Amino acid sequence: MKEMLTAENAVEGSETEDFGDNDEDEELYGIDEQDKSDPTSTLQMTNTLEATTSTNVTDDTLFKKPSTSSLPKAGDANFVSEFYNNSRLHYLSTWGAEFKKYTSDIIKSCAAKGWKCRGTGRAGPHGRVIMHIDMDSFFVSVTLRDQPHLRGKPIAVCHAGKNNSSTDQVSTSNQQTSPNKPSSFFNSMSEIASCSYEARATGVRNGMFLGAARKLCPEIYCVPYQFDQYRQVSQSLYDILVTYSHEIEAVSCDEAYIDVSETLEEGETPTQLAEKIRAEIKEATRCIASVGIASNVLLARMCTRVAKPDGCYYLGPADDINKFMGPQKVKDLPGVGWSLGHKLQTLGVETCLELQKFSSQALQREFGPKTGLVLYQYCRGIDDRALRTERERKSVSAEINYGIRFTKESEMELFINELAEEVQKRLQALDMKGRCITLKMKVRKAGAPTPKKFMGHGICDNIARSCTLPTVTDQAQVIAKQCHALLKQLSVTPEDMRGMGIQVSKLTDKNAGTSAKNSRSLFDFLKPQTTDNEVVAGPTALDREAGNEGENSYRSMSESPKHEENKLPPLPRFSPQFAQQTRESEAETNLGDLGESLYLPSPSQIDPAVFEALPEYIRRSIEKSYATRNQRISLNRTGKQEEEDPEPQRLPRRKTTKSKHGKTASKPSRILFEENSLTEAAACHRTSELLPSPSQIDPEFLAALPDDAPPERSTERNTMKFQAGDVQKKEGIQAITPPKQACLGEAVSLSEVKKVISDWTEAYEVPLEEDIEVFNEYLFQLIATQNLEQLWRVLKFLDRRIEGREDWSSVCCAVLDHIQQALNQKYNSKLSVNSLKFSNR
DNA sequence: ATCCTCCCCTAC
DNA sequence: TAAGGTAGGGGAGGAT
Ligand SMILES: Nc1ccn([C@H]2C[C@H](O)[C@@H](COP(=O)(O)OP(=O)(O)OP(=O)(O)O)O2)c(=O)n1
Ligand SMILES: [Mg+2]
Ligand SMILES: [Mg+2]
Repeated sequence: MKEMLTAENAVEGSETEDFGDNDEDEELYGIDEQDKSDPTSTLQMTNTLEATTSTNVTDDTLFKKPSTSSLPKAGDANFVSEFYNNSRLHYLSTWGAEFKKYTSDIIKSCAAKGWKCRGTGRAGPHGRVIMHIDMDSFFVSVTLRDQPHLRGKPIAVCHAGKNNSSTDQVSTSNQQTSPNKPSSFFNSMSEIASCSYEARATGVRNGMFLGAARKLCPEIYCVPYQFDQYRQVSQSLYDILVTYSHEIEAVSCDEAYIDVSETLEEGETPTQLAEKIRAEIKEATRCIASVGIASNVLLARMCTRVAKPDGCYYLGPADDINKFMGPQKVKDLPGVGWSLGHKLQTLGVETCLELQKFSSQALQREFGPKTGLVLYQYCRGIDDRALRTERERKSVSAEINYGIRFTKESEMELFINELAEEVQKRLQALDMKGRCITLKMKVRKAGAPTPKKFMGHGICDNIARSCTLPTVTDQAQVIAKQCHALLKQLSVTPEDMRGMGIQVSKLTDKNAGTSAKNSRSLFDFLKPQTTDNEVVAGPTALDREAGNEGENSYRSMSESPKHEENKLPPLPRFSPQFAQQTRESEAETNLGDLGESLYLPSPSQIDPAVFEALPEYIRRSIEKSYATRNQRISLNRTGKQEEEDPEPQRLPRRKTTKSKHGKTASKPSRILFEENSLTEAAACHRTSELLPSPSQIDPEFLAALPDDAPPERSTERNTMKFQAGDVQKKEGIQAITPPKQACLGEAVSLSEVKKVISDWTEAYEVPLEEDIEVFNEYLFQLIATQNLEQLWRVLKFLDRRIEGREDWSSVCCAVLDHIQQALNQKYNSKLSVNSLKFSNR
């Protein structure tokens, strides 16, 4: 299926030279030249354009500037928008994100209104029922709605091929077979976005180059893109799906999972429901969807393959999952693409049954803990993923790797400006800002020939470099400025530039402005619970309007692009019902936060030298004050960006990566075949696990102490060791003598405190003095309650949040000084703060 | 052990 | 000609 496409892409995208591709390149180029010399319309067009242009342009460098219909170079007037307007992949990404937001907003909206979004009740007699709905050859189907005469023929949607097909009045079959095809006919590098099932029967696949497809199917007929219509059909699709379940994961504009476990009515089978949905989609869109149904996401996905085209397939509880999965190709498993598939192939693994022969340990050893486990489970049809109904955005980017041909530095900079504008637009549309800026570029690989594809990027190295700003931003100017600096560091020959992109990450929470919220004080953040009145207040006001409440309130929350008449939530199959939505959302928020990651006990309550009992990495940071200072001077080099030249560091790493992915890595090690040899590693782990919890601490602790420790304390430390062990074993003791806890507002646990700090540092460009006092007080409480572990973690977290922010850093430095004094007084020692960036400015 | 950063990989 | 984007998962390897 898509493997071929993937493979081709991977080949060119990867850094490896190899494959006879280069030869092909040469050939293609020869051919292209011929084409140009051929007095066809193309050449004439070009000439005409140039002629027209040259009238008003005398400068030679501007000679090619005014390309109206062609799209070289970035400098051209509407290059970026022109490109995006014609980029299917851009639309695909954009729409995917839009529909994820659309479904997610509906869920929120309904929750706010007390609609039942997630059944409290049990699943029906069929257990968990997941449906995967996917439109059949989506782009093609949309076009075929109004071109019924093309049905049953091999059709492809792509940019090129108009000469051969659409322009012509000639029947489809004529042109292909005619021998006078220019050889460029089979060399078109235009990508097929979608092809009909008739075309697939010949081996053509989505993503293939048109030329390659024509070799398989010379009579393939090309139709142009109709982006507006795709978008409309997608909207209709989602409007329908949302009606059947609110437990919905949008995958792309033509594809989603829905959990219908509780949607099924009495006596209704999953297949019946699926057919009903299919019929409704067909009715509304005149396009066909296929549906896979099973008890988990993976199996539903696999079932869709069986179902297509124009069908549905249900793998029920009674069916034999092993029998179903066994014959499946591993490359058809989600997540197995060209790279993984190839590795597996060299292991002789082609089907899931063959993959099942490997132990989980072996697979994890070979592919990593996550990937290994997933492979182990997937090939058995096991998949415990929940539907991802909403997720937080982590980055926003814009990149263009097509049509990039520069000759001057300034052109690159101007293009960066354009990309930065694009990113600003996208950030602002999302109401987000970020502080990490990454410049990505594709650079012609040394020795790489001219790209096969017209204006394509060809064989490239991928280069990326990032920097972190003091404060978040969404400003194109700021972003561009940083990228200019990054670009300079990299010194790329303009002629070799083949693609550029800008990504912004470390995004702020949507609701946290920078300085806009100066009216809020830290004390507001100290009461996290109360802030959620938006959900209640907003709809309440709107709801007063009689029966329209649902629609109104929904619209107010949804930004989903134009769709006028959505008959929203009142799900035919769901009745309104009050739920403890507030609870749920809070719970989820907390979970999503960091709540789970604080497994740490608080070993802090022991008296004299508690901190000696802390884990090594913390204890190591506590040293005699003078010693600390000396060390700090010598180690002072924490600064990460400006001065140091990362190039030498990075190059070797890149090299290893290259060789690894290029060829060597595709050959897996033999480990996989040594099935039962996990004993050694496991034994190691067990040994350490047998020790009491602080096991990691002792050895290095003892070893390290004598060296830098002042004489008078060595005894004390030895004593401490025993106390430490003691403490760990008897946690109960701590509970018996509950000391007062330190708290920052209402925040007590580490995750709560982090949340407060996070909000606080986001909201203020410069901290308020009163807030600093509150915070300072909290830190002193931590010392008083001897919770030095928490103290350290809080400082580390704060450090990360204010990285690069001068105002914050200086203030925090002052706070830290106080803290150090207090510690010095109480423990006769200080924290080693070498790793705190704000203290090393 | 766990985190962070820099990538590669995957999917549509 | 041709429109090779984009976000997240996760592995590798260094820092803590
Ligand atoms: N390499 C690709 C893959 C897909 N698409 C676009 C065109 C497809 O129509 C749409 C949906 O992708 P699918 O994987 O669902 O493929 P189709 O819908 O075309 O076919 P089917 O789902 O029947 O296999 O995404 C694309 O532009 N380029
Ligand atoms: Mg599809
Ligand atoms: Mg799809």
